[in-house]
Amino acid sequence: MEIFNKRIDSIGSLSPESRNVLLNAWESWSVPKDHFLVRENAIAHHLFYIKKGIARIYYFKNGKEITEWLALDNEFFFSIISFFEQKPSNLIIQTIEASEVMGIHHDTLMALCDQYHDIERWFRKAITGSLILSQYRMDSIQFETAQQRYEKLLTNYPSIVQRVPLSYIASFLGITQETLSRIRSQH
Amino acid sequence: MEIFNKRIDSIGSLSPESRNVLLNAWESWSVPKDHFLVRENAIAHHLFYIKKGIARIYYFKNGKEITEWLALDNEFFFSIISFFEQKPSNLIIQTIEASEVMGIHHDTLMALCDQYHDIERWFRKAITGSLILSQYRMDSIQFETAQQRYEKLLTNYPSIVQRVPLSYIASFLGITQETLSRIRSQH
DNA sequence: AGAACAATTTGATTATTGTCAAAAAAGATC
DNA sequence: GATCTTTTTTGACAATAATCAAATTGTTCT
Repeated sequence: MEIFNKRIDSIGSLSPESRNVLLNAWESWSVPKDHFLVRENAIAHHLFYIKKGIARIYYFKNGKEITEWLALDNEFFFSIISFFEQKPSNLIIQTIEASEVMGIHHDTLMALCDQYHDIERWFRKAITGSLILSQYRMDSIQFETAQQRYEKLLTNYPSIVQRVPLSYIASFLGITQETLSRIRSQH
Repeated sequence: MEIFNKRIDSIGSLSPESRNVLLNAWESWSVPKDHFLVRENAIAHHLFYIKKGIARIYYFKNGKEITEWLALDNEFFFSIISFFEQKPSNLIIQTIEASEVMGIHHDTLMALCDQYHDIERWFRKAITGSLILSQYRMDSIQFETAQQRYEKLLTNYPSIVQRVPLSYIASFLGITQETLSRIRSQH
């Protein structure tokens, strides 16, 4: 619970009342491995935070699963387009380990944004953070080789290799699993 | 001016007062071709809107210019990381045609966000739009061939080919100019 | 128009990654 | 522990795009 509060605070400051209201708006779940947090063609009702475990965000393209994101411990994650536009999307979110997940409902968050100006600002800053991350990732995909991207991933998330199947990591990096296997075999 | 107001309104609704205040906070400039809107290692003070003309957002990587974005008529654009974090960045913004540009200063916008809750909400929605666009672009880069990306660009911005040098388009698409020239030669 | 410069195209070659197929290794089940 | 299943690795080959170099075309300026 401590780390979660710190993560919330690190995004932006809130008045004691707003902070309290926001913190209490989150639900908590303990879910098993392979549990669906968002199903295919469903509307994403929640913005999630993963306290412990791993969630995989993926979709099907030409019959193949494409992993778009892997959320490890203490990260926020959500199905961006479905959540904001409240329409069904082909993005699926599923745990790949038994996980402890927190979530805030879209309508709850929007109501809080309406009611408290500083929560609106906090959320604006949270989205800004996502946008910046998205920019960095785009540059990485466009201008780095598969090998460089893999090495960067190893540096940033050393535990990912032990915990996530190779095929998921490969499609997250935008390469085939054969290519990743070959990168890996040369140390 | 009409189109600009409509673009503002399309992002999110505002009270008459807030709308008025926001609209009046923008400055207008007529700038020649090759004019710098943000120089290298400078802080991006403005969020821009291009009324007429084209702006190119680019940076240097290993001595080569990489075009990250091309903003055509009636688009918002800015140096995301520098603007939000108010720190120098290697992103350069430069017009490539004589252009009419509008801009709002970071401090002005932040002050308005502080003062008016609905402007804060408007801005939150604007950023959300950027984030969604960024997601789409990432998928495009990761999972489409250079040819597909070029054809999509032609469909969405048919005038871009007449107005933007090939080398800029190529690096925007994440390919070399030779590759683009070859794609182009086969219709 | 002609010179000087910039932008684009073409050619030959190399590097990277994808595709398809099969083998090997690791994990799960009874 | 032997069998079945899934995951990962390896191999051969094809496709895509990058690199380097040169030729061609287009633009600008006097």
